[in-house]
Amino acid sequence: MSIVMSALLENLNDAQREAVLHVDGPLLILAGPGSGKTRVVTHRVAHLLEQGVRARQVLALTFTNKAASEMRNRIQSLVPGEAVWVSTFHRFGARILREFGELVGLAPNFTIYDTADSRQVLKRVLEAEKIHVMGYSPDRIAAAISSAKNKLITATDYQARRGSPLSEIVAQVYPAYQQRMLQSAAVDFDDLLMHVASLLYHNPEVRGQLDNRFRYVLVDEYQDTNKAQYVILKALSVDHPNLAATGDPDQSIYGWRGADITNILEFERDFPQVRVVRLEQNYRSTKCILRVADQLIAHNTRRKKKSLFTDNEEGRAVRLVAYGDQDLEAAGIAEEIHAAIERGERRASDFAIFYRTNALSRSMERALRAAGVPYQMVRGQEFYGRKEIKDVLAYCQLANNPHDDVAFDRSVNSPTRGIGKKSIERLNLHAYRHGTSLLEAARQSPSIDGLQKRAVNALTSYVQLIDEVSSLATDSVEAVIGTVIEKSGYSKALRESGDVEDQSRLENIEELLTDARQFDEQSEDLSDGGLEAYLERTWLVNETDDWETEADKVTLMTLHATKGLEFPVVYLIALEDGILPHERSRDTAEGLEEERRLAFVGITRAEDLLQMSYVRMRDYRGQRRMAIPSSFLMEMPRDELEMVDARSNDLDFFVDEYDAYDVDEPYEEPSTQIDLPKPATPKTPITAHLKTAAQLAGSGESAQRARVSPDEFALGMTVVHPEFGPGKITALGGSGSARKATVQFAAAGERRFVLAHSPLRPASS
DNA sequence: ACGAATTTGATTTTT
DNA sequence: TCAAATTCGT
Repeated sequence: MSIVMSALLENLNDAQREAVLHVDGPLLILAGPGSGKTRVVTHRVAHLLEQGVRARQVLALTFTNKAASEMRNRIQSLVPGEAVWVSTFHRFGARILREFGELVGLAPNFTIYDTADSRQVLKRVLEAEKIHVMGYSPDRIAAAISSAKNKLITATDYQARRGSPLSEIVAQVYPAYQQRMLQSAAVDFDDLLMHVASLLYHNPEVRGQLDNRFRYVLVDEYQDTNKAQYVILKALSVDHPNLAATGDPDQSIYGWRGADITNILEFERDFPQVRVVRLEQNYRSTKCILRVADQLIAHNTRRKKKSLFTDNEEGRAVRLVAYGDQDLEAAGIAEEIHAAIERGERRASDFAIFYRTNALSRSMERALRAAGVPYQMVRGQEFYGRKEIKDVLAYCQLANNPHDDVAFDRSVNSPTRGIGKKSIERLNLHAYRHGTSLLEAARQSPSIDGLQKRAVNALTSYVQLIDEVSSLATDSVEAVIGTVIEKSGYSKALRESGDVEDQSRLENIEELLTDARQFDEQSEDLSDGGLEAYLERTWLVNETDDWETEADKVTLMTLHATKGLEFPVVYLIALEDGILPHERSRDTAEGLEEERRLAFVGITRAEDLLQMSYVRMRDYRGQRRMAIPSSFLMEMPRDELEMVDARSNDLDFFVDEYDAYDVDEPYEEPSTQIDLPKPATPKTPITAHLKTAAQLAGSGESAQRARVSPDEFALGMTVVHPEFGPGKITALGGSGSARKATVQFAAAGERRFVLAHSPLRPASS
């Protein structure tokens, strides 16, 4: 055994070693959280190279850019100088389509539309085709198309299902949308996979060629693959079935994007000779944390049972804290972090705060800033998604792909140059009639009827600018963007604007220039630069890649972004019903299980300390409402949790609050709403003079109402509500703390209440 | 045609 | 709450 190889096998347990040493044939690595999966995969790659496999024959596919660069770096440090191709699925798709896209009718200079751009296309198609959307939002329709694409149902294959109005709309829109995309030489994110899958399916020789090129294919997070990705992987593993999939069904959290958990659950059926390796020893978390995670995930039915264990220490108990509201939650956590740093116990980078949705980060940010704790938020799409950046890039996009109508739309009149709605309408009509692109129509603008002279002039010089930019396309990207910024008048318009916002826009544009320069410098060595490559990066790479792992800052991120990461101390906030089992996911068994996995992923990121928290009152969309602790909390081992009520030290609160709520009942908004008066609006002037809940609390009235037992209410009884005034009970149900009433108010219409939590009182008392 | 002002309306997660 | 869409005034 060579020295290099024995070094590779050092400090590996038996299962890990088995996976690392596996060379030919399919391999499935079922890797629990913290089981050293990345280490195994990267070591296996090193081992393959050691066995004489050429670096070019190895393809490693990941889901996110973050994961790709992590793996690339770690392979790099194990076997310096070896150029293994590590890529996200989408980048891989783009690369294949640049090479073979013409086989599916796609020009090699195609544009990749982000969600906003493709939504724009969809809206235009809906308009142009005069399709009755019957109340379905473009988002909803887009989601349906996306889900079809993820299942590899093409526009021509799509069949409307009887009794589904949405599917009938999709049956009309999808083909038109797809045609429009192809006309614009554009693809959306889903196309990057679907086109490749269909390409491989319809072109056996290309499939064979690629299968041969990529002898050893590795997939990370296999549980998150959808049908399209699955087909791609299988197509690359026919003649050389050396597919190594790594994954964990318990960490499948992308079902909403078409991920099909059966891909991993049935891997063994798809590849009968597969070798299955289970990595069950956890090297990350304490025993306490692991037990909580394990018990929670045990409530899922669709999974492969794993027995997680660790030799790590017992550790401190997992904490569950109830805060009064989100600001108290945020301040409490911020102060705690601040104090720990002050005491010198921890560095800021030891801490991470996870939440379900991005919106939940606000109060947390505010509190951290107030406490003077440095933090960074990991959020996708920020930079390249900014309006000014997209505007500038649109010029480049159009120069690269003259058919790109979205880029034309975006850039033609920004900065404003006198081409208004009417002129655009004319252009659109002309383009539609002649079957040309908008840019082509603009070229012919002098001969288009009904265009104002001013508009024709503006269009002519605009077209000239685009042509000039095109001619620069072989120059450095910096030069191209510099030209756009100056000659389009974009920076001039911003400079001359008095708006402070525009000042920061200007700075962002300068940052873009810097970004382009860096790209030029980097690609000089790699020799795959150029405008198109730069644009592709802006489409497929988000800022998450630049997440400063080194910086000494607290990390804030959504649960979805946490996969593959670990932190000494983790705060999991807003564990509330409707937020962590998200209200849009909790109605189906699959949805609920996926939410549970999301919680599982979050919990298992923690090494030493884990604090979970929920609040009693949360401001949501401007409204303050009662929050109910997440049902997942009840599924965790009670005696493992150290429960803290941050406001009153009333440890029973959690139990009471939870038991009072009937989980099997559908969530009833009005019943749990605390009616804080809003400023008087014309609609409800009657509320204007009423007291706030806070005033009520202070005046002792609330104490009085608390004494009214739910059983004292009867059908037909007249009751009084502090905000809505008098009303009559029209329906009653349940008993004890689950007792609910429907009340018809004279002033506010019908409302429903959980009596134990409502401020209702019988009118007579 | 443009920008300001107002209204509305919609909200998960990401490539 | 906040951003997008629409209307309104210049």
